[in-house]
Amino acid sequence: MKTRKNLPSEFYLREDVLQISKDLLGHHLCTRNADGVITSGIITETEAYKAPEDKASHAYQNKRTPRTETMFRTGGIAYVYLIYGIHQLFNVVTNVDGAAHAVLIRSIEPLDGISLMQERRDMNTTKPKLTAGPGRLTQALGITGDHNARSLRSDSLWIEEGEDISETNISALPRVGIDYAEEYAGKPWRFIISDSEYVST
DNA sequence: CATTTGATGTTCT
DNA sequence: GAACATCAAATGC
Repeated sequence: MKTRKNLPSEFYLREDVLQISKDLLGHHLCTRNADGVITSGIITETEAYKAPEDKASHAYQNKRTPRTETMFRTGGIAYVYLIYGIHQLFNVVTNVDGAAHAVLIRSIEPLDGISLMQERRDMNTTKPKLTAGPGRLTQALGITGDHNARSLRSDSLWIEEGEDISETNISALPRVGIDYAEEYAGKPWRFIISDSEYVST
C-alpha cells in the first residue's frame, strides 16, 4: 500500500510548462511491473518543450503525426517515444486538450526497487549511471512504448508527492541535444536540483 | 582521460 | 537518404 499521494490532475493542467518543469523536481516517478514490484526515483532533472513556437519540440508549429498526437491531449498522461532507434524517452504531457506542452524527465535518483532497476540495466551499482539520463531512467523503470498515452494516475505508472525543492536549489540550464533549434537552442528550459549528483552530464 | 563510432525505428526530405 | 530530445563500447592520448 502506498503512503504518499499522487499529484492531482490540476497539477498537470496548468499553462506554464516552465513552472511545471520546476515543480516536478523532487517528486517521485513510480512504475509497477506485472509481478507487482514497484520501482521509483526522485525526479532530479527536467526539460520543458513548448509547442507551437518551440523549434525543439516534435510538435513545432502544432505539427500532428501519429507520434505527436499524444502531446496534444489533456495533461496528466505520459508521452513515450523512441529516439535514435534505441532509447525510450519519457515525457509528462501538460496543459489542456489541444495544447502540445510536455516535460521531458531526464534523470532520477533511485528510491524503491533498486535491485529490479539494476537487473533491467544489467548493472550492479547505484551510482548516477544507473538512472541519470533520459534513456537510462526509462530502462531502469521498465518504461516502453506501451506506456505512451497512459494516465499518470494509473496502477502501473504514477507520480507521487515528494519533497518541495526551493527555488534557490534549482538551476536553469540550456537544453541538451537540440542544437538544430536555432534561437530556441539556448533557452534555459532545462532544470536540475543544484546539489544532486543524479543529473546527466 | 577525451574523442569516435556503432546501434537502429520513425519521421521527414 | 538523412536526421534525430541517446548510450555504451572501442580507440587514442
